[in-house]
Amino acid sequence: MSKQPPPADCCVAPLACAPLTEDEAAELAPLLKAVADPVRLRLLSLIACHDGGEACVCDLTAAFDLTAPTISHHLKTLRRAGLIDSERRGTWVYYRLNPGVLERLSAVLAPRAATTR
Amino acid sequence: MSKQPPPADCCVAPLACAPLTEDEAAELAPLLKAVADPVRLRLLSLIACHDGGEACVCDLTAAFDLTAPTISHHLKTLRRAGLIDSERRGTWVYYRLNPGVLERLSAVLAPRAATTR
DNA sequence: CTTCTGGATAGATGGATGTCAAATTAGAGG
DNA sequence: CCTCTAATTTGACATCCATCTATCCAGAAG
Repeated sequence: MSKQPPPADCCVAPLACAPLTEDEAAELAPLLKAVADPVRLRLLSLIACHDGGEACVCDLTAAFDLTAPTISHHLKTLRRAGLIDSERRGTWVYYRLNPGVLERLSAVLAPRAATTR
Repeated sequence: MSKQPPPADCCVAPLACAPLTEDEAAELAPLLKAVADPVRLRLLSLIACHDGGEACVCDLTAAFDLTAPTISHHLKTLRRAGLIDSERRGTWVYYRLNPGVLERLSAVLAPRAATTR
């Protein structure tokens, strides 16, 4: 924990600004890996686009030709990466996007400092 | 090829705009997968930051504690994903970023239509 | 308490992936 | 032609990962 990342409020150090350190790369890669799957991409999109910004697992499962455990596994992967959060309300569990994480990834991949402009 | 993607000039259909179709997700995932590796992230960054926007393989290999074949393998992965291009000049091979692809990924992950804000 | 349903976990399996050592190709220069 | 160096390819190996079936946990409602 000695080396803390850049402030993160301004330039999130896009890839093309300065060479990524080994630590930065090691921190970013798992995030991107969580996103780098067609099912999880669609899950993120479905959650983000759903009414109220949240979606029930049953809604999500219905959108795929996959078994419920598989969807549950992907949701867990996204949650452990910090991309989504879950909340149980009665019988159902709702997922919503954790804002900021996706934006950070977007900023890192942007050709230049992209948060503004 | 019946369903063509959105114009791509304006809104590149970020994830949160409309639910990603199965085809869109299937096309984006391999791109992200190519980026979702700490070594490849640093390779991209090193190439992007290098003088003239290009870097020789020997320069890249020197930046890692990995063997030359391993770096070559990662470069091939990036090249097949369309993220970089290579050019041989004499004995050396130079890699440069293929602009646009990274921008597209960045735009897709952006919270909203981010190209034009 | 019992039962039903939504969702998660456990375990198994086939396929993808990162890494290396060894062999191969491509120029450059005797 | 021979040799040296830069880079890639090949083949092997260990690990990871997406998916499934079977099982388990948590509320809700009888």
